[in-house]
Amino acid sequence: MYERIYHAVYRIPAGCVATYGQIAALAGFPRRARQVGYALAAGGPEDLPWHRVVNAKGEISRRADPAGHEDLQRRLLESEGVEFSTRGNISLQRFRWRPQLDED
DNA sequence: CCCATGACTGATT
DNA sequence: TAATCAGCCATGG
Repeated sequence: MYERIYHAVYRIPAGCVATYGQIAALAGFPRRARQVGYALAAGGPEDLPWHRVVNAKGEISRRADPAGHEDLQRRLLESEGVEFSTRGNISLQRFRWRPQLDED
């Protein structure tokens, strides 16, 4: 079940980000953005690039865990070349991943 | 099976 | 532009 979602996340190239809804659609679930978040929260593979998944506003979503993972995700993205604006969000218009037809 | 919750989204106000 | 509201549905009690 989550496998499908994880697979979609793996397809996100470094230096780009995708929204939950985008992942959901990519995985074949048009309206299940929440389930995507749920799947990530469930904890997938250790090498899962979950940090490339952000909400529709290009911000890092808050999780139940109050830990500083929010900052971690940001740093991971920055190390991949993703820039954050002063307000702390990503310019989806520039960094959102546009699935190419030759992806698979 | 019914009820509440949640890494969300899009339309309204 | 920011805050609210209503859908969405898998998961767990």
